[in-house]
Amino acid sequence: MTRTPPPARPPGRPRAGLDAEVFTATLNTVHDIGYARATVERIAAAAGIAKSTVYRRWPSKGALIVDCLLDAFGPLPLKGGADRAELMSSTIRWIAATIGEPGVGDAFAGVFSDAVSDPALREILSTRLQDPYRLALQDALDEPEHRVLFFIDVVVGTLLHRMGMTGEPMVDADVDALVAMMLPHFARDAGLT
Amino acid sequence: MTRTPPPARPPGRPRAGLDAEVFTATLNTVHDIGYARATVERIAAAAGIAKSTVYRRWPSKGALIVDCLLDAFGPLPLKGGADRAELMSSTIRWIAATIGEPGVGDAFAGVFSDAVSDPALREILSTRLQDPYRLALQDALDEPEHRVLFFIDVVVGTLLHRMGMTGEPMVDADVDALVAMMLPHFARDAGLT
DNA sequence: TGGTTTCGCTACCTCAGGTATCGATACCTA
DNA sequence: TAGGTATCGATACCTGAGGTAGCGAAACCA
Repeated sequence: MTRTPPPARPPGRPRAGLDAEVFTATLNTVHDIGYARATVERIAAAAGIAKSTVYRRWPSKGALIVDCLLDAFGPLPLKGGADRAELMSSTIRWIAATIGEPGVGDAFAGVFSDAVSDPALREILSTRLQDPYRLALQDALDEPEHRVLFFIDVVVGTLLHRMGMTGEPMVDADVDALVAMMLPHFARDAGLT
Repeated sequence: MTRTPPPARPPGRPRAGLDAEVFTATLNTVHDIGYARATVERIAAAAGIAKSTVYRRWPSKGALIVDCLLDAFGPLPLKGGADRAELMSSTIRWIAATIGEPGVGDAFAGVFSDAVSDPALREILSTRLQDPYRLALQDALDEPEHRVLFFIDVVVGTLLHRMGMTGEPMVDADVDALVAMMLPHFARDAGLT
């Protein structure tokens, strides 16, 4: 096999490593001027590329934001040797901390809002963003799908509601309260649904 | 005093009882075609009035939706003789049931989404919609402001997240789980923040 | 009956998402 | 080194929604 692997890189000009720069430009722009005013044209300008280039790489603004969020969150951080309670607690704090990073919370709340009346975007959000973390949590916590979905609804919903109503991420004391409220409900030895 | 009270009704053509019809048309339109496609022009057409009439009565689409939600929710239902747990439980179920009414959840999620990147609308949402219920709850539950705000974040955030991600209101079984999770945390005899 | 106010209609403006085209440019391969 | 290929940048354009302005008509009150 002297040939390069078939699906390695398509011929022609390779896509430069621009995605990372676009993600950075997206979060910066959203953080600076808010989600609605962060138009694709402005994001492209901040990244030093053309608007048409953005639409060549992502089918819509929502898809760009979702990929941007995937990049910001990265894989679910799983510490070895942690019990269920520690795992849930660290997961909640990880989500809260990431949403608190500049631009991330605004972008998340914004794309979530758009998805409310855009079924196609809702599909993207559900499939590309929520499902991977949901599956990882089902596995890590050994919980059925509906309980993990409920877990995500409570954590993400609460954090986004605070972000949306106040414009600021939830403070640590309230994240502590969220953890304190949720852990007993999901404890293995407690009466559950 | 044979004169009518001064601020009773201004002279000229009185505003007919159109608000209620507009609210109905708004919820119907949002329920039928979703929040984003429910343009002011379509809502006005459904109500049988002109778009300019809507903008004479409400300064923006968001303000219309907020008033519409206020009309849909009405005053916080307070049963006499209920203890704290019953009060919290019935409040959670009342919010869930109202959000589950046709159009209400979509309208709520939609206007909330718009508010994320519109500080003026966020102010309207916070002042006209959240504050009255927050104050009523502070009084009824005898809780400080920050804990009632946390309560609202969890309840409304969770319900809207489910609505936004699935397009359907939360089923009763999950509302039950929400109540079961929250009551112990807010119980008077438990360790609290 | 006349004054006051609101209504309906229409035309218009701004701006954002998204599409199409075309010449320029960078990469890969022969 | 030369040529083919695919991407990029720039620009112009379309659609649709929020919101504004102006004017004549209709309804209400005195």
